[in-house]
Amino acid sequence: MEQKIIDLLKRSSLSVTDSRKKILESFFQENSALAHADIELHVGDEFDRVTIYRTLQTFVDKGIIHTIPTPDNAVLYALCKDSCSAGHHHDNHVHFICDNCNKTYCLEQVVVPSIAMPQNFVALQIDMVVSGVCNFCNASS
Amino acid sequence: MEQKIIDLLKRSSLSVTDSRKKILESFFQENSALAHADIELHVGDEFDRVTIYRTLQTFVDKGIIHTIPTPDNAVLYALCKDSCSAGHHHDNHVHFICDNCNKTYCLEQVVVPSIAMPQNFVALQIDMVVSGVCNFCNASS
DNA sequence: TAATCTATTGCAACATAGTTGCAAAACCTA
DNA sequence: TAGGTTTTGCAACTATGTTGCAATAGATTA
Repeated sequence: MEQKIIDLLKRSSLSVTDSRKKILESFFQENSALAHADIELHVGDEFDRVTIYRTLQTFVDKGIIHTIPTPDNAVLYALCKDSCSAGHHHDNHVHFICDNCNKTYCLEQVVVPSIAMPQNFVALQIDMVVSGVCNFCNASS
Repeated sequence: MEQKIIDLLKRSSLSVTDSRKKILESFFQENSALAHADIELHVGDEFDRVTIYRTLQTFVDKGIIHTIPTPDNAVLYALCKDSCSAGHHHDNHVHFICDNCNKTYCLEQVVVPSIAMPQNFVALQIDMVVSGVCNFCNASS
């Protein structure tokens, strides 16, 4: 785990710091998308609020994580697949928010369908966010 | 216009007040989705910031407007079609954000496609936000 | 249309989220 | 391990949104 994280940072030409390691660790441990507040909770008060903001921004810039738009307008972050590179995200998958456990997942296997646009509208990016009940909550009820 | 707005308010069993009329007017004049800041700009300092927040919330509750999730997590509001009723929104259309003029439109004629969900995931609501270049910006370039 | 009741508004104060500049500390390179 | 560079923490600030309460405006009924 430790090594995997260090490799990822080096591959992104980022220096390896405690805060970056700890924050990345949060993403690998939780297998769902995280809000700024979740991360703050996870890393405790070991690091400054500002550091977390800046680290997340750096990760987005380097293509390590991507943001997810949600219907209630909270900012969520999730790990990118390997195919994402700096400044060029390819997160063309559907995002799922569970109304029950409130977790957000990347459904990597569900690709956003293309749609027919009205005359003269050009679609460059499509975000699709589905909410409902996740497999874990369905299974445990 | 004035009468149309008054009718809409009465139909929603809301009392007719200056702020509600002025805010609704903003939506009818601008034919795109509005952020809180846009509205504040439009109505000037005639009304308190708090009044605008509460009025927008009331309109959402009554099914007059709906919120739109955006990739950059700004809260946008747009008029609902007639079929929306209090507490029960039917905005199953695609939303479009123009990267050029930055306006957001409801594409009423483009319905959100249904998608196949992975085993045990249940989809209850789907939000689809497309960004690109709108018809107006395409025509004028 | 005036009296009364109820709903709405404005104010003040507060809460939360996010940003910026700058000095101190940590990291990387050789 | 010495040097330069990057990252961090602190403090202060801006923006955004919320709440309680008294004053005001709208609706209702006589």
